[in-house]
Amino acid sequence: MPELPEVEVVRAGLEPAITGATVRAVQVFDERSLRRHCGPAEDFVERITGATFAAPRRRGKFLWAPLDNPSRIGMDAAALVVHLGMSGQVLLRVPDAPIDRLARISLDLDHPLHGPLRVDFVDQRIFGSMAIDALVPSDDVPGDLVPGQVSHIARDPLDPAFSDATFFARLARRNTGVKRALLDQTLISGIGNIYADEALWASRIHYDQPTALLSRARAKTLLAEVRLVLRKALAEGGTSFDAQYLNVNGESGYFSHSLNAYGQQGLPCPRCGRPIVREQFMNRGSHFCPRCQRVAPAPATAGAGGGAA
DNA sequence: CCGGACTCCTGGTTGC
DNA sequence: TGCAACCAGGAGTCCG
Repeated sequence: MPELPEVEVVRAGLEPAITGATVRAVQVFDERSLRRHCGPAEDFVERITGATFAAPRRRGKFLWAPLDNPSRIGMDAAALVVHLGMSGQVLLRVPDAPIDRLARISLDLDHPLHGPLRVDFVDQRIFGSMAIDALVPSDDVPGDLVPGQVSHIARDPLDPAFSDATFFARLARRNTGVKRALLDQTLISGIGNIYADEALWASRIHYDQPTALLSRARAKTLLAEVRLVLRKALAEGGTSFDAQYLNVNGESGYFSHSLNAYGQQGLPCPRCGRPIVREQFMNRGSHFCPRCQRVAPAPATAGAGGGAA
């Protein structure tokens, strides 16, 4: 489902197309896609019509395009915020292209260099959303602005301002399972079920390993593997299983061919050959190798804490 | 702080 | 063949 790599592919695809473009008109086909906009659909339409976009940004799975001219709608700093949820897509279309059956919102843009363009927000399950939101100062980098509804989201591990030290400290203080921690967007953002399972497999860590019992070395390995899998997926254009995730041009990514654990239940572990197992955890599937990934026992009393190898 | 249950939601798949 | 039950899970909220 759209996680950091998929959202970044969308952001990068959007950047040359919408930066500097002005919204000429907007159609809201389903108001449920505005659930994160505080105000009725009319308010959204009013605020976005005439807006000009700056270069789109991203934090974790949230994407936003700051507005160049917020004072026009009586705001100091604002952005169009997009979250893809489970099935959201942002598609670039020529102005007279047919409207997708599942399109929820459609923006008619005019770009000073490229001319007219349509941006369609397509979302089967309507867990995603668009909203106009005020930008507020981020709590760690002076001068950095972030939408209010994103301000509680931690920086993602590909963000240059992500603090490894802060992450390790907060992780160690948690009293929970490691996968739960990876999926907690207020601790580290951008990771969803697919990349959590992949990073844990690569790190040989069981999903329910207590964070408090994870050695610093293992935590470092985990963060390194998280970055590795996110970068690799990004380079391959994201993970697509079907038409659920597409880039702005409607194309699939290729990372599904590189999965080692997610969705591989019953298939041999690429490392040891033992079948990958799928278990229900946190109301979702967790995929892991029962041989490579075991819960490391608590250090007995004065033992040098070693992980399972 | 923690974790579980529940909510939002629909198309594709499975099962009878 | 038809229809219903089931499944996918990001993120927020509520509750014990």
